[in-house]
Amino acid sequence: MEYKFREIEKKWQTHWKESNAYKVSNNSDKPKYYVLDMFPYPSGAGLHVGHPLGYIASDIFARFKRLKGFNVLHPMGYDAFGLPAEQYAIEHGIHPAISTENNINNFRAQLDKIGFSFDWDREVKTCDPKYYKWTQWIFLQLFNSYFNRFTQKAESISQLISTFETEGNINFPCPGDASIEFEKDLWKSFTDEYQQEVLMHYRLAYCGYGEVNWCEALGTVLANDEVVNGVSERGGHPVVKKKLRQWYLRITEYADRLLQGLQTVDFSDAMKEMQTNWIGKSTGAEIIFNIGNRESSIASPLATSASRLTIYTTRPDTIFGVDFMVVSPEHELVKLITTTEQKAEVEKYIDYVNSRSERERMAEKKITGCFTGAYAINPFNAKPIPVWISEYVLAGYGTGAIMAVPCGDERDFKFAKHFNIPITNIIGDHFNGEEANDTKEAKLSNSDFLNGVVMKDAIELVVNQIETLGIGKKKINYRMRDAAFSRQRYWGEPFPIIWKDGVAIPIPESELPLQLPEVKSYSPGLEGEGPLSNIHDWIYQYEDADFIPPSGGKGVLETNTMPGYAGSSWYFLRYMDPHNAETFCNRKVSDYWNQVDLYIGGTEHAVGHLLYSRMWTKALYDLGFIGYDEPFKKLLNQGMIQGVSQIAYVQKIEFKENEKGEEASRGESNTIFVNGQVASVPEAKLQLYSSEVINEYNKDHFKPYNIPIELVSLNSANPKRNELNIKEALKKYSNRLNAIYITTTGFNYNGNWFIKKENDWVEDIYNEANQVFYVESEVEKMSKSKYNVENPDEIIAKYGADTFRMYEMFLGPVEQSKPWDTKGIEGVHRFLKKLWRLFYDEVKGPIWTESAPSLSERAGGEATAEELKTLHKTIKKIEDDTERFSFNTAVSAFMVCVNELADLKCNKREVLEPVLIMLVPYAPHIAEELWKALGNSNSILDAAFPVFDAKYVAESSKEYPVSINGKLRTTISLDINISQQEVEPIVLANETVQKWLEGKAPKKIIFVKGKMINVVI
RNA sequence: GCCCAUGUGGCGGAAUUGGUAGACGCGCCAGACUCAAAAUCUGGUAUUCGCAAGGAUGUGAAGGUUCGAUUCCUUUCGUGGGCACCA
Repeated sequence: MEYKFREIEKKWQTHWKESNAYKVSNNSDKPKYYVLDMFPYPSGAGLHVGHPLGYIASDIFARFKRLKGFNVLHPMGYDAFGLPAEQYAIEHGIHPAISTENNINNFRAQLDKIGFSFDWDREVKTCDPKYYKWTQWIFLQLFNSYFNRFTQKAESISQLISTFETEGNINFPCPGDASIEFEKDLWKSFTDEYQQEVLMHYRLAYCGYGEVNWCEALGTVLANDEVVNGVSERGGHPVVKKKLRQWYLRITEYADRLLQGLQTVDFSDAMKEMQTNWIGKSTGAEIIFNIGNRESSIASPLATSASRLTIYTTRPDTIFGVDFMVVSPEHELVKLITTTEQKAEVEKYIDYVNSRSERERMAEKKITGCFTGAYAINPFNAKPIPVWISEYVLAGYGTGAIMAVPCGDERDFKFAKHFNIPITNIIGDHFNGEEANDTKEAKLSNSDFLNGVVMKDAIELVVNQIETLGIGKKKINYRMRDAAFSRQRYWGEPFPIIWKDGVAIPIPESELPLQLPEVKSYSPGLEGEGPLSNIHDWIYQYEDADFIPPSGGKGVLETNTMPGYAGSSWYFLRYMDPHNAETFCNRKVSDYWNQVDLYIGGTEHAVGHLLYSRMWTKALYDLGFIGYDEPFKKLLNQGMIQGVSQIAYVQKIEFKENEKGEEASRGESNTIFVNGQVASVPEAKLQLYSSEVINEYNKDHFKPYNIPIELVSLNSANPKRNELNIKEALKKYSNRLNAIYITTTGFNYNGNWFIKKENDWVEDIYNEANQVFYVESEVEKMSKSKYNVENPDEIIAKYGADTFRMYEMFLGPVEQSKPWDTKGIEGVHRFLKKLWRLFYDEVKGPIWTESAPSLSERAGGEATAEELKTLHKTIKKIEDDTERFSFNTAVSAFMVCVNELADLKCNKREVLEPVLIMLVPYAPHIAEELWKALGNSNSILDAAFPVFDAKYVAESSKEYPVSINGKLRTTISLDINISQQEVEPIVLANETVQKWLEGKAPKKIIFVKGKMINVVI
């Protein structure tokens, strides 16, 4: 009888499905346990080997908890709205709902093959109207709430309105615009429209204006990762910033609670740190500087708010060390203060900055900036300070302006050096003139009334002085910004909002879900509006509804849709009560399941999804809909399984203006460079450079181009010299890879090689075999767009799901990222076959015996005590390793166990059966098969995890390592209970120790019981 | 640039709390079985000196703390992830 995994796995997968083995009840006497995987996005590429890593880990843990007697909720569903489906629709004319459904079916089929214990009755899909009805409903709750800073929680906006009617907003400063202040009478005098505008500044879900990446040529808004070097990734068209009306979530109001909540959850320190940094709470001061001019220390007589510059600093103590100011180039003051002489230069600089993404700006090493010609007046000593603009100051953070203190801040220091701005030293010896020193411990000098004060004490003095003088105030600042919550897209949740005369009117709950309309085209509307704006029947459908005031203009539906994270911010609640049509999740049910006990997913969600879902949970808690305000009790971050990409190069497209002011591009010319020489080629074709060529040029002019891995023969000795099969590329990927392939010696055009002969490029049919196009391997994220995806199906077909599951775990710690590699999968498969052979002999058939192992050496022989020792050692190890998510070492422990049992020729049912139970979480199919073969009638899924008994593993002696000065020299076998006093003479008598002592007495003998002995000479 | 993680044999990795570095698996070498192959089994396998016994070196690099450091500290280099519209 051999191990026929294909038959076995199919049999049990069918059986478990038919017997509803994974159905989970919301009523149980058992303790509950909730294991959740991060929502997958069902991409068209299907499941790759990276996805299941986390799912297998969570499945192992869920099954383990079930064996331990818990009622385990372990659901799966799909985060099904998203950009790729919409892009696919634009390109292929297939409705996103259809392609998404296909992708989901494909995902499901792949997941089913791996043997997961998901309760599929609880599947949720964010694009299902039955689901997004509740996403819209929660949005309305956020829309109808504000954050009460006294109670530190979300409360109803109607309460706020009554507060305004009785006391104005004196005690409730406006979070959206601090300048809005009114008393009750003034409030009552406001028009309805203005009252609504004011309320919008309070709502947790609100509408405002924000910048997007606008691509005129594509007529659409682009995601950050669709913009590369200031041009669109597709087509290479210019991209500019454009201000659009946008929805936001007022997550900043929750900043403090999001920080505090981190102390109550079991996330890794790294994760907590990332979230803390993202929130970026800092304490400092806002200081107002008047704009003056160089000669006069007196502010311009025309001083108005437009000639005052407010900066934010965390180091007000350095106020006398300010040598220049830096304002973000998009700051509204820039236009007003720039002098005529500097105007041209400033505008040129702003154009440069506009062409750059935020990330590029932050990552830029090169120091760039431009003087505005204006001076700010230091309010403490009336010193005029030059005002510069630079890309390193971002508009969205603080006030978008900083005071630069070169002696205390490295970036300011480099800026000052680069532009030859004189540096004032206020920290005496602590500043060496070579680099900035950000100490807070120095005594201040050159600092007027602060001279001699230690910096950290000066902070408070300055803040007090600023407040007394009325030129600023103490300010707590957050790096975190409100979350942009709208997308100019089709494939997302529509907002249940109608606009009429500039007022946002929520659609009544009874009208939900507000369904997406059918559309014929997914192209965007005018001026960056979403595709929905083209569907007139749809956007005007509520024009005459009775909840719309009859007078005024037309009521029109919001045409933006919600972003991907809307549906995933609360899905863990829907799994608990997925079919409820009355509410998003019954309160009794959410009280029963409570928090997610174990949440598994990648660190790439560290700040986005995890912060948003934490905020939604807090809001739902504040409003009384659920009973806890942190969604995830424990978070386990799975590493990424990376793909190995194959990289060729193309020239970067760089836009330059020619003399006529038109945009000209390089990188798509009709000349190519081969070995320092120029060849003429048709312009339209993609020009791919061999990786070998690139090493001879400046790499900055090229960017990587991913080649499908199946076209490449790998060179294991040198990963920079993998060979591309050009013929296959032209055949299989004719659209994408119909390119001119350029190597160091020639180029390939339409499948033919050309090399230089005499003075011309000639077709070379004789020398073809010598022409090789090299691509290099690079480890990066596995993704369809990088053509490096490895699919689990083939592996499962070859080795089976149990092998696949164990192999993915055996690769290494789940938290660690590693490139996918199938080396070693044979070993895991061999292990399962070896396990099988403890039960079945190929010729003899079943070989397990009913004879019981015994501790008594006389009766059963020594082997049986050994068998029990192996078993219980394994029980302890598997239990410990599984509890601490060390699945790779657990797999090793199974291997060790089976190796030992095979050596002992142990076929005893009493030993083997517990091993099978322990194996269920890891390899459920083979475990069930052998369990049933042993004659059990119930399913092994519901067996009880074996109980460890220390008496079977007790040792009477230990082989102690003996080190001399920390280096291992020998070992001595000693009684387990021996004391230091007893040890010393034995050690000193040891031959090896005597040899090293050379007759001298040791300085010290260190004895750590149960661990080691170290003799210090 | 900033934040986080990570670096150990030919390869994936182990060493859980500062205590025998390299468990387990792959690969490789040798052997058994076989007409042969597959499968399976046995032994070996960090580097280096040595016939051996036994030494020396060794956890990205350089320092430090310690009787003892892969583990703690400082500096530094490489790689991966995130940086707000991919999900």
